[in-house]
Amino acid sequence: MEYDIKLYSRKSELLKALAHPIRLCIVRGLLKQGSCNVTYMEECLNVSQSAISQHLTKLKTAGILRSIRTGNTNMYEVVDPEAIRLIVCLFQEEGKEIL
Amino acid sequence: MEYDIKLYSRKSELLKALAHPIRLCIVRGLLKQGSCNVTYMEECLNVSQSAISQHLTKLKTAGILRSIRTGNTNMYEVVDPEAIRLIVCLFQEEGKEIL
DNA sequence: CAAGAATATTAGAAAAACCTAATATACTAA
DNA sequence: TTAGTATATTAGGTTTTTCTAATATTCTTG
Repeated sequence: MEYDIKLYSRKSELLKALAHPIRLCIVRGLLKQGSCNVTYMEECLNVSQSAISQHLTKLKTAGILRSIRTGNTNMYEVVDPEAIRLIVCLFQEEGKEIL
Repeated sequence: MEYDIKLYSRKSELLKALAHPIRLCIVRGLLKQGSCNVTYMEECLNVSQSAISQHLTKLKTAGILRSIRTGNTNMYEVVDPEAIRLIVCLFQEEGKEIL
């Protein structure tokens, strides 16, 4: 049982960034619909604006999302292929379609 | 973006249980070698006995591991197929072997 | 039985995560 | 310029996580 601290820390950071129901829903939702702005998520998930924004910041800091500003609104999208793979894996149930 | 709280909470519980470098190492190590006792992990990972035991308890509570007592020692093994799938996915790098 | 080995449990401190409330920033439009 | 809209940031309280130190439990063996 080899303990490569760097490797396991890196991987667990990714898991930790995703390990929250709201963040999970955001990332999966973004994967399904490509991109999305903050207000939409806020209404959809029924979570306060500040909370959503903080979750988005956390996902962005982890390198999972990036944001593109167009005028007044900020669109987010998933950019980390490892996170995508993980989400797909996490939600693929035997015998059901992916995503 | 549909927020099925139960679904996302359940999935994020799984992620959270795995989202720690030591726990990740334990689970992956167990997958590689089938099963293992506590003292071995302790020496291998250079973590205190109590800490290891508490991580194991957390993994067991999450349904990821189970333990089998033989005499004085407790062998642990991975039993949750979803966790296995996830770990395999997390550590498969393009062009490298699985696990 | 007494001692030792393997493991679990508990208590408590320190750190991290998470939420709300308030405020700040940046852009748009009247 | 003034409001309004969309989003980010900050502060602070609460809860959760994680670790250490101490103790408890179970089994084995002399």
